[in-house]
Amino acid sequence: MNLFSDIRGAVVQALSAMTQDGQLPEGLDMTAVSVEPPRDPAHGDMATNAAMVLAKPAKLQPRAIAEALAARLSADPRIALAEVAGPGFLNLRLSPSVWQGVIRAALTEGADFGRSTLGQGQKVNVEFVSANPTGPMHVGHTRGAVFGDALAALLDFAGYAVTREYYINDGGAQVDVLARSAYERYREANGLDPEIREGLYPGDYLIPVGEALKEKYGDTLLNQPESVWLNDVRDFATERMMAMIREDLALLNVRMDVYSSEKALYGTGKIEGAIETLRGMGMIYEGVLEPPKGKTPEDWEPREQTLFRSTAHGDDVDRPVKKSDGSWTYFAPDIAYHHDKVLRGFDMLIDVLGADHGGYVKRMKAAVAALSNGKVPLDIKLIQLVKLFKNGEPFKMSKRAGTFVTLRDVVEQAGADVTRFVMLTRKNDMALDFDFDKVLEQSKDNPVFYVQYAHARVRSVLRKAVEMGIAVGDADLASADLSGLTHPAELELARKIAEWPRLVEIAARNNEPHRVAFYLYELASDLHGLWNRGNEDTSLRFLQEDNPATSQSKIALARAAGVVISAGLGILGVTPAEEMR
RNA sequence: GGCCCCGUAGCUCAGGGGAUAGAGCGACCGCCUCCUAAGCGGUAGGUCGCAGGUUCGAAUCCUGCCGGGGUCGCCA
Repeated sequence: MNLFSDIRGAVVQALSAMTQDGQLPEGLDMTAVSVEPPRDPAHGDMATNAAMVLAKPAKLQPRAIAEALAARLSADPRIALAEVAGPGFLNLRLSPSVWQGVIRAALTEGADFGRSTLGQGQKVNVEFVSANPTGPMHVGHTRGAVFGDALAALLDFAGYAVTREYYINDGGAQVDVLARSAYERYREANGLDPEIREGLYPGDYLIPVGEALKEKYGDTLLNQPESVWLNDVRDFATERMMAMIREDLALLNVRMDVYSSEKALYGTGKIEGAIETLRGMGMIYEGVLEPPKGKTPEDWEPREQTLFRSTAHGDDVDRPVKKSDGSWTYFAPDIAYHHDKVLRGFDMLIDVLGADHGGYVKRMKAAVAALSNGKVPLDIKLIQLVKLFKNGEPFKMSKRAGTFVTLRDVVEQAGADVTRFVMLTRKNDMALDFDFDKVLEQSKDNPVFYVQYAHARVRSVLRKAVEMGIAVGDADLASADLSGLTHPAELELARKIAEWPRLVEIAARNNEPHRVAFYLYELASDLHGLWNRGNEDTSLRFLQEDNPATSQSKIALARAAGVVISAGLGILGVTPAEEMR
């Protein structure tokens, strides 16, 4: 149930009726007609801009349309009052039974309240994390992992068929570096001094890989040329790195549906196929690039190379797909990979990347536009940095010795729930400050705690109600008499609950899971506010001594809020707390 | 220099065509003999970076500047 789309439906229907009666001209475009919560609650429960939007095409005064619309809508039993205001807004006051209906819907639909059909079952692929398999995941990856996972859950809730996917960059030069680094650790495991030369990965995490290599190969790889061991060691090490990454993701409760390998694209002809497909469209050619505008690199020299005509789809320059030694650039297999995603039938693609990959956006969009004939949209979400703090002081990581703050460090200190929530309380393209002390603070100043506490309070009310012998099953509450819920503070909470389905659709349309976090904070705030009103005015307490019927209606309201908090936290991947300890 | 992102209250940030621009923190003023204080109620605080433009209406869309960050052929 989505109250806003219901009322919008009533508005559009009334407008259609006005058209039939000749009050409005035929063929008006209604898409711009919106029904929204007004900024100022004094303006009513909902407001529509219909009269202002239609005034010009209908060649009528906005207020005249609004008056006529108001007259029609007043006949709707759900609408208690419709009044024209300002430049032509139509403010609607809904009857109390509407809010009672919302509470019943939340209790009846439970975890599915707010679920939308917006996506209409379209297949969406969300590619995220995609960290190189050369070491443990660090803080930056953590934010991308949390964002991608929550976005996927949000889109699922909004009616899309979502696939969570990880692209393993196991085909480039960096995994050779990994292999050489692991080989040195293998030598170390055999009692030799490792030579961790400049450019190799120095981290301790490769020591167990070296030992495992010794276990598998004994000393047979010692004193052998690289050509003998490189492939085996590379495969072995990347497999170990991926196992480690999967464990890291599991710590954050992130689960992928599909792992795709870059390396697996080689030798299948998929890269050649994708490139030839583009060549057939005239999108691939041999040519010489202009030097970058402005500052020309020192070592720049004109060179003929194989180029992708990304400028045809809005990029600034065409992009090379082959290196000078004839091998593919990173871009080529990535084109093939995205081609593969298109061929697998996805209606929409989303890539979640670090902000340092911003320069990559236009060419990848160009490639997908070309390969799908413009039919499959690709949205690329860039994730900004996470700056770590401890007690207000920047948290320094020592780059020396290859140690950096890992995902595991963060989760072990802050916990998965806190890490996830905090990382989702900022828009993806804003830098995020993460203070280890502040995020663990148990006070209302900490949004994580604040929302968790709201849910715990609802659970607490339910537990106490049971002790009082009140039936508090969702079915019991849904069938309770809710007509006593008329106090402004109670209606405000109901109003906020009614906004949930609308919020889900807005967040999903924009691929912005942070909106869920902010909404939950507001909902928690309304619940806490109502709770606190009980200090002054005992008639507002959820539990009323010696009045089970009234208690039941108030508990229904609290429980409805709890249902939404639980569902929202579910999308964010955060466990709703039963109690605070 | 080209491209991308950011610039909103003292601070951290929401809002991304609608009405008088919001929240939290901080500041200031009140409030626990008691029934829900890991607190609560209230007040002050803004040229939405600047300047043009589009629109009935711009913090929001467009253009140009200013400031901060990222990125810039054979790394991924």
